[in-house]
Amino acid sequence: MIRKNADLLQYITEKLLKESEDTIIAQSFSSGEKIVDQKKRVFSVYIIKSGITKCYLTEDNGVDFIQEFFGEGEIFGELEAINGEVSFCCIEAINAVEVYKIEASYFDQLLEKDITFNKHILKALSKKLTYTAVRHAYNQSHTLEDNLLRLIHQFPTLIDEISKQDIANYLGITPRSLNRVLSTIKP
Amino acid sequence: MIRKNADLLQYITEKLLKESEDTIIAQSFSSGEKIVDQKKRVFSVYIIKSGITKCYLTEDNGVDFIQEFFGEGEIFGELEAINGEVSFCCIEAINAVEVYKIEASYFDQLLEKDITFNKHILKALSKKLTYTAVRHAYNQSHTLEDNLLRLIHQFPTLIDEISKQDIANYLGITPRSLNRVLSTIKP
DNA sequence: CGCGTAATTGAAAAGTATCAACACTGGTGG
DNA sequence: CCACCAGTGTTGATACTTTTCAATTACGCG
Repeated sequence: MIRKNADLLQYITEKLLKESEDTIIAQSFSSGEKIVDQKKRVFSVYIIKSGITKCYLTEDNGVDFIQEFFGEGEIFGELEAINGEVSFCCIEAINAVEVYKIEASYFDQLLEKDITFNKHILKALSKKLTYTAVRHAYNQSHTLEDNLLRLIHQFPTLIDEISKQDIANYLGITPRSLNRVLSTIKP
Repeated sequence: MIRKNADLLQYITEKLLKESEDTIIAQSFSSGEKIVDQKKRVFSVYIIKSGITKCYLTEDNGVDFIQEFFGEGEIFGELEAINGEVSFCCIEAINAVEVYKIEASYFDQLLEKDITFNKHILKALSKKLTYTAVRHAYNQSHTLEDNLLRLIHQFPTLIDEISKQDIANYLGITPRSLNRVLSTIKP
């Protein structure tokens, strides 16, 4: 499912209007570009203005696993800014993507001085955590068919927007299995 | 794996000494008791002083899936306090458990007024999220044998402390499969 | 048209669940 | 002291699900 965070996007947009400094800058990426790379240091926090990215890990055995698809208002790089570790996942643009980029040091300042911003981040983190936990519990406890039906129900147009390979990587299965199950539930 | 958070426990312990009010109170639970129930409102935030709890979801098909085992210093109930939703999981004592209990309203106050506490929570959330994401990516991308070896490597005494059924629920498999794989890697 | 990428499919192999039967353990009461 | 019981763990046989792998088709674009 493609995650969104309208509240955060609105807050950042308004914030940008008030502070005309260059602490928050816009940046563009085209399809296939990596915005954040795995196991590298991250110096900025990003909030998506438009477009879709995938957040995925490449495992030691070469398998890609997609954590989430990020849409408008979703934030990334914040985990690395908060705990100072290298990124554990890779963020890649799926189509044309525009982001707001915040320097990590300024992000820290905002967390300390702007209570509303702080609350937005706390909420964003807790929503991400809830979503991740619930999704994985469902994934592990249900059949492939249930998982696919749930995905289609939550986001009917996903199959048109995202490649089969990516959907398979999101569900943690092979494209072959995806096709087999799709053919059993479609007709 | 059993998660811990020494920093947070230390901070709360010190905080408790300074403020001798009844805003943070100690509470005990015995093995099998539910501390937080699924899909219920939560009015407090808990930090584990001693003992082990399991954090699990019961799915609509009756399957239990264990998210994490919580040890000393781990916090729960904070997600519900932050976003105001009902609990999505159940917290149950595995052995004798002592916790510090913080009223949700006081927790909110602390977040606003105590910057250090706020940072502790931000770090706790981001660590939980990183851990959850990495674990599930690994789980979905590797064989059962790899998952089990990883678990044993991370926490060698787990099998002695926790029931087979719980370990199976943690890995998202049946006890039968757990036994089969155990017998292939042990001798 | 021809090329590269993505999508599709079949058949065999590997992995996992299901289910029922059996073993082990500690506690209880006759 | 033994029989019984409940909970937990173990195991084998079978059915089902998913992966693997290779071959084939479909599609977009210079």
